[in-house]
Amino acid sequence: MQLGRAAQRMAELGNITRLSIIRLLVKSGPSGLRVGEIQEILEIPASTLSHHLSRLINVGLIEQQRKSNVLYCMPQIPVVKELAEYLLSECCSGDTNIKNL
Amino acid sequence: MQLGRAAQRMAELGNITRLSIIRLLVKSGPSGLRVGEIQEILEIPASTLSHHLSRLINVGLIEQQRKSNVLYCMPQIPVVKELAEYLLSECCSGDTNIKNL
DNA sequence: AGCGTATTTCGATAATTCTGGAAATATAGT
DNA sequence: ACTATATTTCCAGAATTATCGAAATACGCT
Repeated sequence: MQLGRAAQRMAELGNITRLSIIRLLVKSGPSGLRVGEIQEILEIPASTLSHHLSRLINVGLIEQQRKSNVLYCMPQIPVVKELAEYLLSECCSGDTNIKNL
Repeated sequence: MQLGRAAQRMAELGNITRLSIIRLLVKSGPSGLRVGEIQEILEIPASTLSHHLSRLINVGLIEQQRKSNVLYCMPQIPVVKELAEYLLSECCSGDTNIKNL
C-alpha cells in the first residue's frame, strides 16, 4: 500500500463514528450487516450513517451488496489487515538495535 | 485500547504529513531522529513540522527527549503495534464462517 | 399505479484542521 | 552577556469535515 492511500484510510478510521462502524462490522464477520442494523445498533441518524458509509466505501474499507430491499455492508477484512500491517512494515530497518522495543 | 483513543490515534495517522513522519521514525528504529533530521528528510517547514509533532506526542505515538541542543523524536512502537492490532481484534466473533476472508 | 420500508442525496451550519511566516524560547559555547 | 543553532508558539486564512433534517430515490409487494 502506498503512503497516500494508507493515510486516506487511516483518516477515515480516525473518526469515532466510522471506527465504530468498522469495529462492529469486523466483529460481525465478512458476511456483513444491513445498513438498518448498523443504524439501530449504533444509534446513528440515517443520513449521518449514510455519509460515513459512503466514505468508508470510497476508500475500499467496506463494500455494499443489495439483497432485494436491503443493503448489506461487508467489511473488507483483507484491506483492514493490510492497513494494520502497513503501520509497522519495514520497522527498524535503519536501526538494528531492537532491544528497547 | 478503547474506541475513542484508537480513533484519536488513527486520525493523527490519517494525515499524509504525519503518517510520513511516523513511517520514517518507525523505519529508523526506536532510538529516534532529531527534529531537524526529520525536517530535512521530509522537507517540511519547521513550524508545520512542530505542529504535527506535537499532535503525535499528544496521542502518545512519539516521545521526545532532549540531548543538549537537539530534540530526539522516538516512535512509540508498542503503541503503534497496539493500534494496528486493535483494528482486527475480535474479528468475526459473531460469525464463525471465516473462510471467505 | 400506489404503498411501505430502506437508504441516499441535498443543503446548510458549526466545528476542526492544515499550513507557514514571524516572533519567541531553549540550550550550548565563547 | 552575546551569538549561534534548534525548535516551538502565535497568528490568521483557506480548506475540509461532521452533523442531521427534509426531500428524493430504490425496491418489492399488492
